[in-house]
Amino acid sequence: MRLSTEPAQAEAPAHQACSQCLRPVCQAILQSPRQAGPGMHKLTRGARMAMTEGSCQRIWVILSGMAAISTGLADGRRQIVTLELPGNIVCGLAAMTGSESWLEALSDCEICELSLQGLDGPLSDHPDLVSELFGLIHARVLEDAARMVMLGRLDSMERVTLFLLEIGLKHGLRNGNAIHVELPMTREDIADYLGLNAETVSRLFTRLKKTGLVRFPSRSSVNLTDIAALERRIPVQSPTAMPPTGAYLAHVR
Amino acid sequence: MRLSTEPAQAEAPAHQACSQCLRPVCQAILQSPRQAGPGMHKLTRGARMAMTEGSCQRIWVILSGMAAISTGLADGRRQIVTLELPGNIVCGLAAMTGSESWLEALSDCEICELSLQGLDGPLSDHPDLVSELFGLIHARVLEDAARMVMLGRLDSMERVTLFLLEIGLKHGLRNGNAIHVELPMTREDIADYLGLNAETVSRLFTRLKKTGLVRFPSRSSVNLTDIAALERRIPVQSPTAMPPTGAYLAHVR
DNA sequence: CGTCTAGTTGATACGCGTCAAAGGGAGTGG
DNA sequence: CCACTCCCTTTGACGCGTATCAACTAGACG
Repeated sequence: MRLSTEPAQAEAPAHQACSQCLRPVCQAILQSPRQAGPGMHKLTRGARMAMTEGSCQRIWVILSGMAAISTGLADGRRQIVTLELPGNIVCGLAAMTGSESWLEALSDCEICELSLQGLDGPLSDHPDLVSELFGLIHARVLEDAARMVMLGRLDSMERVTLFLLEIGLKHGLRNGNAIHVELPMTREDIADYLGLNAETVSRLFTRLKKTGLVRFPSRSSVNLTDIAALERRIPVQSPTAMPPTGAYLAHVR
Repeated sequence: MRLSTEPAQAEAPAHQACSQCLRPVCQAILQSPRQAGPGMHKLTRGARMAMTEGSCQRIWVILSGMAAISTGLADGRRQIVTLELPGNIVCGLAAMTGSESWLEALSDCEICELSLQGLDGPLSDHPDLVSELFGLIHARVLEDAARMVMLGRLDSMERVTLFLLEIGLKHGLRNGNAIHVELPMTREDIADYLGLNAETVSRLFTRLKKTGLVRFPSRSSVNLTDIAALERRIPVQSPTAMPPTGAYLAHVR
């Protein structure tokens, strides 16, 4: 196993760029007088941080790299519950399956940590912040539902196709009807996300390659040459590239 | 198909018991001056209500019966995303997979609907309510993670065992180390929840019966005779019977 | 040029889905 | 009260899809 369970590197002093972060969540937290300042985690690939708090007392902002919330069973089985791309904001969710849950770096990552503990007064005194958090978590529930449909009812080819579209639309560079995207994760990581195994993922990639809809310039990058054709191969809508931060309650206003 | 897509019965006038509901969420909403009063839905088995709003403008409280949030694919595949037992509070989540998502009655149900639209001022002016909603949705994300592990990494016997424990602990009558629980849903519903098919569920039930750990006094009720032994057969922790309403932000206070 | 890890490909096994048929309970009508 | 029907469930036979195990290939890096 290449995984290390070190409690991640000690927090470096407040990161300059992060202190001036413009994300609404960060703004709301950093305005607080007693905020200690954000801590920057630099995780190397395979490093994991425990997120075992029952409630949401800290949040993490993925700045670079690819991370995941993953659960490991005692016998070695692993399920990646969510993929966390740069820009995503994670609040201390997951855990509580009775198994180990981690925020795990699939590639080298920079992750900014903010604490809700230093806030002035109870969290309910910060309606803007709560609104932001609510929006984040609400979007997550919607994504979870789609992923449960994938895990429960799509076959392996559909899963892999959906995965490529998902990561391409959210993380790739669009060029007309084509997309180029980096895949900074192993086949095993992909498999653990899709509920498959690594060999199956590899086989499906080569099958897809033969259709001409997908090319692999290197083992960790993909070209989707015809998005529309790929979308026609899955029975669900591919996730639109929507911003991970949603000012949710604004809509209700 | 026994499913009907009728838009459910028209809302009856405000239900007396419901107007005096003691749930924190209901309290917070009903205190609002412009609240139209709750609407009571009586859904017969198979009836479905669309929940296709992008944001959370209404919430539903399951009063009796068994409901589910389900997604249907065009080719007939169905995935039950969550089971909703009496006491559960659903806010307009799910949907957005590009497929049809419903709140569906697995057995005859009474469901109380509350609107957030009649609130006085924006939702962010109601921090207590937002706290309650946040707690509900936060608990849901945790459950989602466990269910994704189940769908992605547990085999069929483990899924069925986990299901019986889950529904038994949450919904059944405990009697020492045994539990009796009603299963007001078909094998197909169970299968669609577990990502299996109905025949497989049936076969696994008979296999479990032969172990003596489970008895089926009728087709819709189960006795779990040895909870601890059942728990030893699954690689994850069985969900504790935790209250579905969580005053989440209180912890952070 | 050798080593190491990730990825690919192949042979095989088996779990679960599919299709088909029979069994059982609850409701209905005579 | 019994016969009939309908739907759900159970059971069986069979096939497919994915996992497993093993061997080989390809890059990456010293």
